[in-house]
This record gives sequence, C-alpha cells and structure tokens, in this order.
Amino acid sequence: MRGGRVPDAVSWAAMNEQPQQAAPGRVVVRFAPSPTGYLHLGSARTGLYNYIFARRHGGSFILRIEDTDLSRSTDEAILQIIGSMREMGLDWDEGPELPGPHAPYRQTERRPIYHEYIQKLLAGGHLYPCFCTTEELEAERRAAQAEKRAWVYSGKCRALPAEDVERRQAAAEPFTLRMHVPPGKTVFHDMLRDAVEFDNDTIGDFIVQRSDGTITYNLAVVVDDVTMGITHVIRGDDHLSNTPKQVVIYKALGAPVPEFLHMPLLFGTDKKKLSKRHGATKLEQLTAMGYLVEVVRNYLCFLSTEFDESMITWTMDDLVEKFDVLKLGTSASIFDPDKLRWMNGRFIRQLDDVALGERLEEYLARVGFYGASAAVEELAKLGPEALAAEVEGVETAPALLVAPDVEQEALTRRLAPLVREKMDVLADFVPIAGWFFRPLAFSAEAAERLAGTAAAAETLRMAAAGLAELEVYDVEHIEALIRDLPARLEAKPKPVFAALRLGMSGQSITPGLFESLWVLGRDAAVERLTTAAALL
RNA sequence: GGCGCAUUCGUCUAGGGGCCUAGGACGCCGCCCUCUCACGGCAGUAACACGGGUUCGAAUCCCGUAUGCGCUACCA
Repeated sequence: MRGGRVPDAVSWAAMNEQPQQAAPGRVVVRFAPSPTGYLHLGSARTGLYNYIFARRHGGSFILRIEDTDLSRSTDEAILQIIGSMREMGLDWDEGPELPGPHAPYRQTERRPIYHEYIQKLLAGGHLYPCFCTTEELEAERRAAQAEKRAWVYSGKCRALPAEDVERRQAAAEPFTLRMHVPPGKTVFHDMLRDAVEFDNDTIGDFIVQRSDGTITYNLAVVVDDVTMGITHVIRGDDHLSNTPKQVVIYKALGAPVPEFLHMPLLFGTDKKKLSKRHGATKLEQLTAMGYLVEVVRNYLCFLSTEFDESMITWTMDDLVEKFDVLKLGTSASIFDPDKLRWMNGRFIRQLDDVALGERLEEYLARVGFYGASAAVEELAKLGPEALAAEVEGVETAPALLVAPDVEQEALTRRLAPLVREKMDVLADFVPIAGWFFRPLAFSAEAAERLAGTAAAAETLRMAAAGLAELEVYDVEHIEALIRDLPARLEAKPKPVFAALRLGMSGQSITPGLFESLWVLGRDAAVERLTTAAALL
C-alpha cells in the first residue's frame, strides 16, 4: 500500500474502541533527541518534519532532551544539537532554554513526574513487582530458544500472593516493575500506513521500572508525551515496534492515544544506517564543504517524496506552506551525495551576484581562506571533503574565522559572477579562483606545459604589450585584443588562449580569460604575463 | 527463532486494475554550444524482488517465498 491518505474520522473511529484524536484542536508535537553526540542528519530530518508539521497546523513544537542514559549524555551535545537545529532554521516554542508550561524539558529533571505516574499505574493494578533475576530470565529465554519458541516473559511474578510480595520487599529483595499487558490486540494508527496491529502475546510484560528504581524508556516517553499534551508523535521508523508497548501504557493511564507518524530511515549508499563511513553525517560537515543549509534542508525533506526542481529554492515558509508530510513514502531512502551536489549547484546558479558574493565571503572566512589562502588551496585541490575535514573543529576554534581585508572582499565580490556556473559547492571556488589572491606561481607541471605551448613567449609578450596600451581596460576591449592575437601571431586560437591562461594564473582551469584579466586589473595582468614570459 | 515494517532503473521517485511497449530527476554515456573547466540544450542507458492465484486484463488486488531493516534488553 502506498501510504499517504488519512482515513476519514468515521472509519478510523470505527476501528477503535476509544476515540483516537486527542484534543481535536491544537496540534502539539515534539522532537526528542538523545544528547549522545552531534545531531545526525537522520535526526535533523525528524526535527524538521516535526517543525514543519507544527507550523503548518498552527500548533506548537516542543524540544525535549531524552537524557535518561546519563552515561552517554552530555551537556555539550545538547548545545551542539541546539546549534544545529538553529542553523537549519528551526525554532521551537518550548525547550530546555526556553521554559514553558510543560517544563522541565530534560528527562533527568522529570523523575518526580515519572514516579507519580508509576504510582498511578500501580494503583490501577497495571503494574506488578517482578523478582526474577537476570539469570532466571536468561534461562527462560534460552529454553524458549531451544524449543524454537518466541520468547516473551512468562509472567511468572504476575500472580504472586500479596504476602509473598510483602515479605520479599521487606527482605529488600531487588525487584523490577512490569507492565501487565492485557490479552488481545493492540492497534494504533500510523499516518503513513493506517492501522498497524500487534498481538499482545508477542509484546510480553515489559519492565517499566528497573531494580535500581530508574525508569525505562518506553514509560518515560509516554509520560512525557501525555503530560506535554503531545497530539502527534513524529519519529523514526525504528520506533514502530516500540509503539504497541507505549499504546498499552496510554490505555492503562486512560490517556488519549496520539496520532503516530513513523518516518522512513535515512541510509548510506550501502543501505546501512547513515554513518561516518559514508562521509558527512552532520550538517556542519556539509556546510564546511560549501553546501548551503537551505539546500541540505530541502534535500532532506524531499527524500521519500516526489521531487520537483522548483523545490530546490523553497524557503522554510514554502516548506511549511506546501510540504505535506503525509505524502512521504514508507521505505527507507539512501542519502545520495551526487544529487545533493547537483541541487546545490542549481541553487548557487540562481543566486544573484550580491547574494553569491556574500555566501562566498562568509564561507571563505569560515574555512580560513583569507588568512592562509595557500594552505586552504592545497586542501581544496584534494576536494571539498579534505577541506571540510580540516576545518571541522572550526566551531570550537573560531580563531580560524578570518575576515577578508578590503581588497580580498572586493575581489571576492567581483569574482562571484565569474565562478557561479563552475561551482557545485562553495569549496569549488578555491581551486578555480584561489590564484587571484596570491602572486603568480607555477608548479613544475604547469611550467612545463607553458614551455611546451607553441610560441608561448611571443604570445605573452604581445598580450602584455597590448593590454598595457589598451585605451579602455574593460572586458569588451580585452576580448577584442585577445581575439585578434592568433591572427597576428599566425597561430591557432587554442594554443594562444592556453598560453595566456597559464601565463596569467599558473593553471589551466580558470574562469573566463577576458573576465579574469579584467578582474586582475591592468597592472597586475601585465605584470603577470610579463613575469611568465620571462620564465621561458 | 518470533513479531513488525519495507521491496519500481545504480540512486530519489511517479504509479491507487486497462491512460504503462512503466513517466520524471540525479548519475553515467554521446552529441551540440565553447578560450579551459563548467553552465545550458538535445539524445541514449537502465527498473516493477521471485512464485502462485483473482480478473477479459495486474507494477497496481490476494496468498506464499526471498531479501533488507527494526523490535524482541533491568539501551534510547
């Protein structure tokens, strides 16, 4: 089935004994990352969808930090995640540093709430203490496996006599609290797949409170979502199998079950979860290569959906207005760097001179180009990835951010229109136009190529002389002069152009010849060509 | 092992029984344009996982099988 249609309220209500839609009014969604590291692109996508969904429906968007796993969570990661979300243009109505009516927003600070709800469940008879040891459980599991039976907890402690429980608790025997999962089926609604059904026998009485008194993920999520009034849970596909357990808890609490939307996962090129091996896995790495945030953002949205070229330049407002999460497919998609690159190129090409100039300047400053152009040029010649790898620490070392001086700034601005059609990512600027920012230099290979070009010396000298005498130094006059050169030298045009390009820049790939000579200015152009001629 | 979800060109996808000799986009290949590299234009390459049904007719509906992923934890 191709997901995407929301069943009408009537048919859906008929499927469930309880009305499903929580509050028919206001939409409340949340994004709940675990702060165990930077914001992964897959999570970023989840955050984005939540944001779009909230804004689209005039609802509110809550940022919640799931840091119950203390050993792996850090405050630094929280800051990083918030930073990435902001960079992507997301904002939220409530969150750790933005207290609202549902504070606090870190699970570690919500413990009293969880225990309050544990008491409720206990009082309702939905929980029971389980004294089974890890060893006993392990034995049960192995036995089941040996008989090729599905293993779920036997429920051995479910019917323990009250006096037994009291005695063992008095004796300080460690115990966990298990959810009493009723027989029957659990059905919930997923906005992309309609009804999803699980047999409760396959769920088994799961642990809700550990023997050390801490709370388990599935309980925490439900309590948080209930107390925060979440109406739509939008999260990764990997949670689909957790959902029936959570629904059991909702029902036990008598709380309205929210709508769910489990979005397809994001994979790397080998169909495995996107990881470092695949290259970039976070926004900052991509921007360090010169991808533009809005392009990455749009790309993330359009995965799992039909793609239309006009979407490349959509703004966040466009996304909110036109992007429908219900149109999402249900199968995982693979992150394709080639397509992103193409999109980025398209985006760059529709930028006007001023906008592109700004982007370039900002980017070049960030990667340290204005401070150490030669070093950055070396890296860039190895590719955007090499450059990005080197500047990865830049957020934590802002000293690398070197602003351009007046001359560098002007040069960058003038170069923008010349390089636009040659770039896919901003890093491409450096190998193509980096030479403008430093004195003429030849690699051994370039020098050899220049020397091997027919009549190179005469070409360079004649061009230099001609440029020096040009009455008006503009692109038009430069072009007329250069175009006339082959005839005067009785040479073919190609080698003439090649010699000039090499003599001017020291390399054989550059922006347009005439425009480049113009951007250099008469003096610099003449000087460069003369210097090159002298080498021959 | 059990349960769940998924499966259309290499990749992202269109497709809701006849409009499908399966459409678009990226990539790749070729041509045109051209001062290099590109941009742009044009053309080409390439897919319904497999097997059974249902039907006059199936990529589309049903049933199996295979494969991938997820859950099956006192992880989140």
